[in-house]
Amino acid sequence: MRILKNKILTTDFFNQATLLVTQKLLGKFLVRKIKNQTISFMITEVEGYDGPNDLACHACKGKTKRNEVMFSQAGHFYTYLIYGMYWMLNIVTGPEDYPAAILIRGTKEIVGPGRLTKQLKIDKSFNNKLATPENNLWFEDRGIKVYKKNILQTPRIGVSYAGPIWSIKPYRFILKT
DNA sequence: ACGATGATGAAC
DNA sequence: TTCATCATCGTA
Repeated sequence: MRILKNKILTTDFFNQATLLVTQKLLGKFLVRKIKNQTISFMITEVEGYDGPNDLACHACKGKTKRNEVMFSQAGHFYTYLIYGMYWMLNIVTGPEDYPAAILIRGTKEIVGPGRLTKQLKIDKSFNNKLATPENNLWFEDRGIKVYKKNILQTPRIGVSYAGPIWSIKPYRFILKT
């Protein structure tokens, strides 16, 4: 009998074309360790924010203190506060100096980006941290095969400010369950 | 349908 | 220094 080892996703995985990684994240697991409890969630909803030309991407107007982590090496977390209440969890993708990231919007267990971070106790302390077990928050491939026919592709949520072209780009991917 | 609630960045 | 804007959610 073959023993499948859960593979931790590192910089190599995230340092690929953002939209490719975005789709590949479906069916992967977000793992969170709090004290001695380790809990994991299967990712089912994500959105890609891809580079300086993407007007929905926070970094499209250049580097600022808030978004500077998007320009760093792939595999870092980008967290920020929205609506004065909710932390958004993103994972940086692509090569250094190319600002891109993926917003984790939902899992099989918890749907909604704000709910997810609330329940997993994710806040600004994760910003700029690498996705590793040492930082108590990371991603794993557990060998789940995702078929294209089970992926739903739609425009991103809440980005009407990005204009007629970029607000309707179908960069949101949902895994049908 | 709307209010909560505060960081951000751009205008002044 | 002020102000509109937000990658949302829970309560109606």
